[in-house]
Amino acid sequence: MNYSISDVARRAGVSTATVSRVMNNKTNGVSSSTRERVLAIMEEMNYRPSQLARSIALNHSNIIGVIIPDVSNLFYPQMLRGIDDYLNTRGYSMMLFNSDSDPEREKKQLLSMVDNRVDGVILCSGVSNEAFLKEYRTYGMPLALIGRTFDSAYADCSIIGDNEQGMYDSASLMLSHGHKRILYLDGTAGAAGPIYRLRGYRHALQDGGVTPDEGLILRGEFSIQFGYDMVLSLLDEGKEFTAIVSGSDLVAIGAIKALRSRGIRVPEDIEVMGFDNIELSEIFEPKLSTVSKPHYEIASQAAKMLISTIENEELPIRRMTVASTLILRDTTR
Amino acid sequence: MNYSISDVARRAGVSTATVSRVMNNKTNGVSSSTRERVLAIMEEMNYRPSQLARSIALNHSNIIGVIIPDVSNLFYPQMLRGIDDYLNTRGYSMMLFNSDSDPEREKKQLLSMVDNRVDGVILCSGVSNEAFLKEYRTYGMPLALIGRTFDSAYADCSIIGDNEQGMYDSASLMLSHGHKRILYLDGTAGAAGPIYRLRGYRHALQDGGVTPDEGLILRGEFSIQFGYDMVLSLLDEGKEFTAIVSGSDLVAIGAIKALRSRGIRVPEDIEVMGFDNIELSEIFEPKLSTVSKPHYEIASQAAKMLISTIENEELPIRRMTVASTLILRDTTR
DNA sequence: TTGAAAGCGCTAACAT
DNA sequence: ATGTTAGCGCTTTCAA
Repeated sequence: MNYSISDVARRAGVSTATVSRVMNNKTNGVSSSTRERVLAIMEEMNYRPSQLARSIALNHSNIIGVIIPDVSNLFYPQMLRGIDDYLNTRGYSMMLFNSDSDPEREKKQLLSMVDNRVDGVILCSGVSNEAFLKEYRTYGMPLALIGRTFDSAYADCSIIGDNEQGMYDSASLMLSHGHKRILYLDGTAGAAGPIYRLRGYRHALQDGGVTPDEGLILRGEFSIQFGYDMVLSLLDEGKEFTAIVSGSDLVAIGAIKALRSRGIRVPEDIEVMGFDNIELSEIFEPKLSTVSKPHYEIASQAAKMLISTIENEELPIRRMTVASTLILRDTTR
Repeated sequence: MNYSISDVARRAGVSTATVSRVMNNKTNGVSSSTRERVLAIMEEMNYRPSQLARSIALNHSNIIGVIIPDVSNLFYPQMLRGIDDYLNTRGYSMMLFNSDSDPEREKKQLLSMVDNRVDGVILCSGVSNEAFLKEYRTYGMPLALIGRTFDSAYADCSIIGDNEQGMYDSASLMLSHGHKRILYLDGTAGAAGPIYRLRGYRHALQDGGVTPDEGLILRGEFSIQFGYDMVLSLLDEGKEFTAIVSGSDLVAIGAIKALRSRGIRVPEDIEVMGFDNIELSEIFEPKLSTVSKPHYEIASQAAKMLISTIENEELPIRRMTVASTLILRDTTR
């Protein structure tokens, strides 16, 4: 169904070398008359050169593999967009994998990337897998990491939003508003984000001279339900707190729903800060105050660094952590 | 950096044919002793066979190309997940492209799919491009369409959520609640969805014996802002309506925000129905009543039909339209 | 300016 | 059971 270069060559009465030269716009080595002719024939035959064959001959595919936990979740789509947009400017395409944060799947997908001879991979996932990443280096596959610093030693470049500083700022804001009993609510305890954020929380409290109440530090899942349930049970226990800093907008929204169900006003009675600045945070009412990490930019920056290392360009910085910024809306005073 | 089959063969003291047989688990033709040995060597060398080379030799790549308007938008992520999950069960991977609903980009991407010799493509986008799709057939690329019936003649299979029936049901519900003046609010007029939905709206009104007021039929964009602006200006004009059926949850949410800003209660004063059942519709307060199209299932079904045609399996149905269902929550009585 | 031919990493038909 | 070899669709060196 698909013509090959030799079909074109035969029909044009030239060699495949000449056809190759023509389709790759080699300036010299082809008279303009034969170039015209070959071009016309390619057009007429609807000839499309096989990238597979080119990839194998040139030893690069112009394809980048991307592994994320789950496309249908939160801000990954924005990141994908950031990656794809940059890739387009450089003539690369994207192969996409969902790992579901499963280390075994992630491992298989990483290997599948070398099987497919992609030019590099962007790994964006909260699961560690340090041992395997180390081993992965032996395949010589260019690797960029997003959102994970723990194993960045085994990658060519990495970038991460500053969770620690973001949460530090969030908690500091609450302290500056006079709060002493600040509830900390975050997702999965083992994940990278929560680890750094909790660190920021503790730091802020310490710098503010307040001793953290360990009973006010809760981690569970990144879901509305979790925030809702936790706040309700805390309320039932009679646990006191006057502010909430959350490591997730979803959790914060769950918390607000719980508070309201008990007639507690936000922000008058309790102030709430989310984290991530997901789209929903601006649509929800009251509009959620939150901490923003520039997902799109982070991801496209990762793509940029990766392509730079692939194409052996100057790459002065290969580890970046980009600052989070506070977005104050209606759930804080 | 990557070993080839001949490296392995040499090191194992066998021919490449034998190595090939081993790695493809050909049961016959290899003694278990040499199989063991070759396997051990492959392991030891960390050998990964090139899928590129396999693809070119076997004339199929096990890769499916997917074109959507924009990953970072609405329900496309869910669809991608539906596609990817099915693809995984069949051993295929996915190449992803964002078309931004630009016919020119879509065209280039479609061609790029043949350049990359993917085994098939799933096109999911509201832009027509009928002329080109027809031409595209000449490349013999298996094609599945999602959400577009207009050009389904030029595809191997297609699937679409029933917009017309969904909106018919939505408007009918309002009529059954006694409403006569029902505002119709939808996105881009030219897109496939709005065309069918408007048809459903008109049908419902006709069947209900009410003559539509053309001034109550508004189309613009799929955004919160649009819904907000339209309702506000209608209110300012003093235009009367007692219910809103929208072709988009986002637009419906914008409408509700506008109503509330004027002290109009939902659903007591005005009832509102959205469309699409995006995640947000359940989180927003009041929870949005809406029409649900099963995006995930539609997409995975599309993948299934495509793979079936690729693998020459029995495929009794190649055109499906799946029913939309009403989800009644808090913005309707 | 053009072509012949080897090479890229695999598979498969045909021999042995 | 195993090897030889042609072939898949390109690129590129070398020669003409």
